[in-house]
Amino acid sequence: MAKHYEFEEVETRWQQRWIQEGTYEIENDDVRPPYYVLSMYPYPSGQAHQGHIRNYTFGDVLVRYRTMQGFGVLSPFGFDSFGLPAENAAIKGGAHPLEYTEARIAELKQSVLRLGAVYDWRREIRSHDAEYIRFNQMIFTHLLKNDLAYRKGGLVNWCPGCQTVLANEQVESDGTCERSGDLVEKRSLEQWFLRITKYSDELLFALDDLDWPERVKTMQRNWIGRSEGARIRFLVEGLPETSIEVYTTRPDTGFGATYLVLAPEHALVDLLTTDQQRDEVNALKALAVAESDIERQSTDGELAKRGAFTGSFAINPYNNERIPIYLADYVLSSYGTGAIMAVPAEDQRDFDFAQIYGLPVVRTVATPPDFLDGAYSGEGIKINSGFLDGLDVATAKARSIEWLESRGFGSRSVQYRLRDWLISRQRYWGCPIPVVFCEKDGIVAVPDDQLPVLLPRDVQFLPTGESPLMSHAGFLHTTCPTCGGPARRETDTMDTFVDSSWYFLRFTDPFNTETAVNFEAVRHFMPVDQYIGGITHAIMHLLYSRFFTRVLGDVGLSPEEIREPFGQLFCQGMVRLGGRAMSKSRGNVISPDEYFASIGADALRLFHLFVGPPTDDIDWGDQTNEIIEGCSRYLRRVWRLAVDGGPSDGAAATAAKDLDGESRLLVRTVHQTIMKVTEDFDHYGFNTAVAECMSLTNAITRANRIGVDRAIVDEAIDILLRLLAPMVPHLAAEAFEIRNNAHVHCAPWPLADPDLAKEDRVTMVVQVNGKLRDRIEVSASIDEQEAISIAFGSGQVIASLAGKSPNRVVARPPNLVNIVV
RNA sequence: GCCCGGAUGGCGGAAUGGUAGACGCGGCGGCCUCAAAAGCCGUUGUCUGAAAGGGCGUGCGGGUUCAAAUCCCGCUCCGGGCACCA
Repeated sequence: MAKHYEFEEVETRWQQRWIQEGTYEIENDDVRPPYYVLSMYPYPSGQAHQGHIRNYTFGDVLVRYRTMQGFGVLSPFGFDSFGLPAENAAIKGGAHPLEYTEARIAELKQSVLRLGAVYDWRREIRSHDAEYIRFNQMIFTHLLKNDLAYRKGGLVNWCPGCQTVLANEQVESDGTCERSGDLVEKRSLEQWFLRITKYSDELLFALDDLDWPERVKTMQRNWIGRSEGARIRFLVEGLPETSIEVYTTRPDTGFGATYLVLAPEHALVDLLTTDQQRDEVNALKALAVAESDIERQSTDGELAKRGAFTGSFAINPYNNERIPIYLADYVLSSYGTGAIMAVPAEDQRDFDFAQIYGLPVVRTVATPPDFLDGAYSGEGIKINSGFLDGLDVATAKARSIEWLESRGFGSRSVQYRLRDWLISRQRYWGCPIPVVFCEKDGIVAVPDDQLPVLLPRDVQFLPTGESPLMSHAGFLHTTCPTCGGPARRETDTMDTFVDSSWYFLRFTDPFNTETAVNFEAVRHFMPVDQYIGGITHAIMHLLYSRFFTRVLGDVGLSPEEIREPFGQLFCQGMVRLGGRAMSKSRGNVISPDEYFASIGADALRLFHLFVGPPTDDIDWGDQTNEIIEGCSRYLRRVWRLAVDGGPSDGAAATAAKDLDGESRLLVRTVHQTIMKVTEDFDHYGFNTAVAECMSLTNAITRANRIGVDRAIVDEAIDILLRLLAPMVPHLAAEAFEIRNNAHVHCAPWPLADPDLAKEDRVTMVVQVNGKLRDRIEVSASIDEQEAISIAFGSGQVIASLAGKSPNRVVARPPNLVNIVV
């Protein structure tokens, strides 16, 4: 009997060895075909929880699997180390964000190392490092020069909890902050934006060719929100110089436009409002300002109080009818032109409004016979529409646009929901925006040779809601790089999503001190072959990264031909406890440490791989510890099987032998398992890969017991260890080394021999009227006639037929015969 | 409201038109042991039966097919995303 498996000693020893031997370090001139596996770099929140473990286990399996397959795998790791929690901790009287963050990084890194996940640690990136800040800022100033970054005033989202403005993407649909949950307010501020909308179409259309989960692509499509329609100009009665432009996706319904509606913030409101209507209009404007976004977008509010007549009239260009101009809070100034033509017959919201205000309804599409009442937005034949009558909706849309364009009343127009990305944050712990404000020269970018602009250490963290940089004289007051005169430094820092929008490019050559991105290295490794992370990043991080990859190419900072950063995206499920996602901020964390100590990293990894499909959420429940214990028990079995018999005698055993009986059976199982596990790894089928390995283990145990040739069994065990190596790397490495004096992670991935995997006898199912009546062992090579005659020879079948003659016989040799009577 | 998932034993799950429940957890029985732990062997959807066997069975109701967890139609429930976006 070999000694008990000392997982703690073995695991830590191999972890050191992989680092010392540089097993997973890769050079950029490596001759193997490149392969880039990346798990989203984490915000360092301290010790890992089970969500991290799950994530990094999946990534590590792929790194080790692809390495064994002969790829030169790039597997880097880093930390998204700027962010609010560190600063909030400082305000609450904790350590300086720098020390706080570096302590959390050390904790998380410790967990990841102890898990046995392998990375090229030479390439580690931390977004708060001076070198990363420098290139982040250089990217910003290049965007500024290319008019892709700009400063603009206007209403922005302000989170009172986070004490900073937010990007649209960071506001939930209920109007709350995605981080703090506070109700987001509107504030009028001048802020920095990145021109992501310039890429709307490219970001949208390129989704079609991406090998990403469909739901992520759908979410991005919805977020970009492209709609095609027309802008139409309505003349205003009595004001010959004035016209109102509306945007509509239904230019075919113009003959049914019986009134216009403007957003309360619309620039023409005051001009259009008659004295008689002024009080009513002002009341509505006041209401719209006071309302939160939730109230404003709610469908519950009483419509009667949410609209107001301006007293003015416009002329419908389709039919020259005089139609009233209203205001309503539900029309948004930020979308389209901030004004709509209302077609109550074909839009439910317009219909409801028309009912309240007694406005006419004119149908322009024939409704189906079973249609009752209300707005009808479906397909149909145009009616009451002059030159459009008799056309279908799609044709009428196109014809309307031609008609509008020929008369100068409008034109084709595409609208997007996507807004430019607001990146200013009024916080300390982020990358400073590298500009100064000079009275003489205005906004001046800090030149490349003066970067980085670093955060001063000696600031005061006070709960004032103002960035500590505002009150740091040494930081604030500077000189203008252009004229040398006095200037004020920008005190806003960048959204941390900027940091994470290009780190994957930097990983290809983080040693480069000349430029942010090394073109040659990017061309070698990009795009990321397998990107792994949570679905929570479906919009923000993944959209911004797609934008950055393009924009860096277009401003000459990265190869222009690399448009998409992530070839294949894999979104793992969440780990839940008590019905909620496990996370430190929610305080429902199960630490991996107790498992590292009690059963080891391999057993915990195996649990995460085995418990269910990796895309599914898992609930940490009552039975979880028993399942983990089962994984540990399985590994002890593998260990005994592998180590008890001494060194392996299995080299090329199958090649030298004529196989029959139980030996043949075992060899067949081995080769079938290789095929299935390989297939599973290629499609993230980790749970079934584990199950296949367990089945093979059972088969080897049985073969051992009944005395199958030692060399055959040894070969099977060695292949089992190679299949297990990506999943349980420590145990596989130790056992393989004891048996073969070789490093399993440097061994090639086993190849299946299809001939050896082939079944020669199979179980044929015989059904009568589709019901299972017998199972018969047959040769795999039987033909249809043989299958049928064997089926009719079955006693069970004869009894079931009870003398009746069959109507029809369906044979699928060698698996099935179905007799229909 | 719209869109996308999902529902299978006591539990996690497997099977994507051809043996439902692989693999594991839990349970039950046995071996080993003074005993326990560890380990090993067997068994385990459900009803019926002494057994052989038979009936039923993949959320519900229909349909297609020789054959449906799987495909189609109509529901129910659960999860997620989007939502006065004109």
